[in-house]
Amino acid sequence: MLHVNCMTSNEIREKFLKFFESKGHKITPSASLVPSDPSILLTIAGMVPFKPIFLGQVKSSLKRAVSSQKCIRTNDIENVGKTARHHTFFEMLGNFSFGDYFKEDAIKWAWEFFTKVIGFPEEKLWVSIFKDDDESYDIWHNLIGLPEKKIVKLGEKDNFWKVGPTGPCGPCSEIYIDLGEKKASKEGGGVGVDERYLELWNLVFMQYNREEDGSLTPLPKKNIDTGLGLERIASVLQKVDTDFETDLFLPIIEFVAQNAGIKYKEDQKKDLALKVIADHVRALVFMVSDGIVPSNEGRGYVLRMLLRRAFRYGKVINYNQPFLYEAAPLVIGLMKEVYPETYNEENRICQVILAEEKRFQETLNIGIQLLNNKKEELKQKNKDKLSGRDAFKLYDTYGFPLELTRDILEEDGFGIEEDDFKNEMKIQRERSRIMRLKGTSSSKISTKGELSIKTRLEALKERGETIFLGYDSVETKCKVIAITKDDKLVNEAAEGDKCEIFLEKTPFYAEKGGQMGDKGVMTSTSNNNLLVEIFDTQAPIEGLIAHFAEISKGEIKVGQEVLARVDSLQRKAIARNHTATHLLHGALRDVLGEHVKQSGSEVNNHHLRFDFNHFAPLTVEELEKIENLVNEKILDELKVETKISTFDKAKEMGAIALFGEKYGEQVRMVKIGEFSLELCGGTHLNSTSNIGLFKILNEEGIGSGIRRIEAVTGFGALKYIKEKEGIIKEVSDKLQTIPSEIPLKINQIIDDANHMKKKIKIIRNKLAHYEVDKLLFEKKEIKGVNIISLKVEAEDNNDLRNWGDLIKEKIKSGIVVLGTELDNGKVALLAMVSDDLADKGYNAGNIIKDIAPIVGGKGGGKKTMAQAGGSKADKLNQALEKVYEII
RNA sequence: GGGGCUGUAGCGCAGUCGGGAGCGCGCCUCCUUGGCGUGGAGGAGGUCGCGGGUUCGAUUCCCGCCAGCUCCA
Repeated sequence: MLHVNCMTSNEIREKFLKFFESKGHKITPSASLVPSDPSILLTIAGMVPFKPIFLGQVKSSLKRAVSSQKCIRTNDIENVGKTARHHTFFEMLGNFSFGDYFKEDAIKWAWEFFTKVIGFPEEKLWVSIFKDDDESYDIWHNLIGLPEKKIVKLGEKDNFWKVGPTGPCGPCSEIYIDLGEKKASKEGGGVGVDERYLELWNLVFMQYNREEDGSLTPLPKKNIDTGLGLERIASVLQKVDTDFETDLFLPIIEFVAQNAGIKYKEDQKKDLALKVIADHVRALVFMVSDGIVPSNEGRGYVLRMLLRRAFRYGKVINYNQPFLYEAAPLVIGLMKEVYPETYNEENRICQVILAEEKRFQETLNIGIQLLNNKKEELKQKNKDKLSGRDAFKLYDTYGFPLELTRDILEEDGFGIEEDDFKNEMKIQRERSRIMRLKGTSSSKISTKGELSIKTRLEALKERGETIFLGYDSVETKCKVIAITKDDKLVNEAAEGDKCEIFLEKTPFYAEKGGQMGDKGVMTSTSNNNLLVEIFDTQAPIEGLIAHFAEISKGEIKVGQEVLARVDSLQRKAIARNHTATHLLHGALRDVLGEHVKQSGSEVNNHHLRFDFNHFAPLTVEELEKIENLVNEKILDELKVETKISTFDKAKEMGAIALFGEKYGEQVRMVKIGEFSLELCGGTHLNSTSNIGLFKILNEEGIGSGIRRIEAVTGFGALKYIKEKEGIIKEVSDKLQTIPSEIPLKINQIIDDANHMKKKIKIIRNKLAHYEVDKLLFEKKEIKGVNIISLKVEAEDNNDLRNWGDLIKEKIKSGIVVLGTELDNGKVALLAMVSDDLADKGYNAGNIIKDIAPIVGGKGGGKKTMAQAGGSKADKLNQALEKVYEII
């Protein structure tokens, strides 16, 4: 028995965060399950949101952080419910140091938290360290005073942490709790082997960088990353055998059991189902609340798989109807204090889950039908096993689970060729794996030229970043600090030269965040002898602004003062599109839901393009709603304000953040009334009213789950409308009507045309009846077979066939060959043979093949009917004569 | 990212070897009936997902795209 108080999981989480806050850590709320790092599917560990800081990809003033992070892992999904501690969704408590404190404090505080705050008896705690990490041993042994036998040395596999073959890595140290002899496995063994010692907390000491050649070099800034699984420690503190009996899971299990009319712990099979369902429902709720929706790929696929797995386990406890959506509110109730994002979206979460449950039922129904057909086949063919291929096709193409296939077949005593199935599965996996390897092999290598100029620019940046003044002004006097031409630093550039100019400060906006770079001019402040056209502005290195220039007049020198003037008309046009982009983003979230997130955008003076994630094409109604809402906000004359703040504060205020979380950094927010708040570095209008008009041009899919909207504003919208007006005018002029009457007139014309077509058809038919009688006089009889081979006036193949039908009907038994000249100068031929003659061996296809070459064509068909085309109209009669010869 | 399947009338679906676009339900008109339903007769409704290619000729074969379902990663 452990001498500790029974603590709720909420208390444990709270104590952990508060403890490390008291040690100077900043409590950072759990990041989304959708990581900002596009290379990973889901947040799988507590350190994932901090990865950019650990890897030095973003600068951050944050030194210490503590979090309780939502995580999803599915690699051991088969074990979930079968073991005490495997989960798909779990919470990871962790404290982090970014180049601040290291091993000593990390170990000291972990020990203090366990022994003082949690109250674990010291004698129950064991630790493991990496075998070569003497430092850690020293701290555990001498500073903490842990006896030698309780410090277990483990190898690289267990206690050396790394992200990949190269990059940051380091040893770790784990803390275990001795659960007592009762829990000891038969095989025995010590820490790291025997279940008796439960691994609770992993302390990672990130201190090396693994180089390409495999060697380890010490990191200049050493980091700490720790992970303590909440479910585990809760199970220990609540003195229960498995995580599923903690207050995190048990209420869910009991709820589901009660609804199913069963009791937990009465039937092992049913308990497994209850555990799996409880686990998966937690994952479903959190994934959906973070904006993931079921789909056939990526994280949406993971979500779908979890839901379908849970649904299938529902069958074990007699659920055949959707039920998971009913358990979701309970999960939300348990978690809403800590993760308000679940509570805020309760309705949507339940809807998404229910919809997917229904969809899966559909899939199952189709599969059952197909399988029943297969069963009939087996019976007829006297077989007792379904082929692996068929079972696989059912699974692969129709998503029908193998276990269900097995169950349904068993009802009638059939089996499956399991080995074949496994083989098909293996092939499928191989194929994916190979394609994956192919896809990642190509990577761009920068040329040496680029590198050298880049290093020089680095050096330039050391002297100071370019100060950007463009938020407030479009014109400034400033000093030229560098010029590059043909990738070389130069001191001056003369008339006709193309070069890049660097200034101390500039009003020119460099392309960033999808907004295009400014255009404009530079002139001399002292005389009229200089004119430089700036046709683009870019930031080759973060913080350094390059003006892409062409010298129209005079020469420009390093050190010279110039007047830099942005093309303000263009700037304004860009701003209209950029501010409109923010309104569009807001409107999309309003109309489609909070799951909509920007996944790219392009803003220039002509139009705006906005990419976002959404599961389905937008309906006409949705697009209209969105367009209307944006225009409503324009007419509301909303004030556009910018604010500089910290990332945390911005997040608190509900700002939409996009890429790379930069904790503690200064960020710029763009606020549009109460409608939109986004982190953004772009240039904007002062009031939405300046946008004028917002018009959506186009909506399309550009990838899995990603949609694109293109739109125009201001003069762009005007231009668009004028174009449309022009088209309308042209049409109405042609139709000799006014624009509002166009639809009516068009309908009339179409109706008339259809009517006439039908009339013509009828008239032609009537006419044909009379004509046919005349044609029958041309009938010849050869070898007792009625033959008619004639040229007729027919419009197309269809018409020709009608002629043929009529003649054939009249002569009952015989051969009919018809030819006609088409409008385009080509000829069409038709041959028909009555059924009785076809049975005797006459073949329309052969006849047509014989005569078609005469008119320079080819053809073919069936025994009773064949068609051909040709180009030599003058030979048509000759071809028709030939028919009489070949019979 | 890769594979399999699907896209044909309002809905559910057939369509063989490349050569007349069909079935069921629904809809409209008439008859049957006191009325509804039922039964009978007749009728309307189609860019065969879109765009290329091959072919004398493509719903059918090939390529690309779009949309949906599904499996693998």
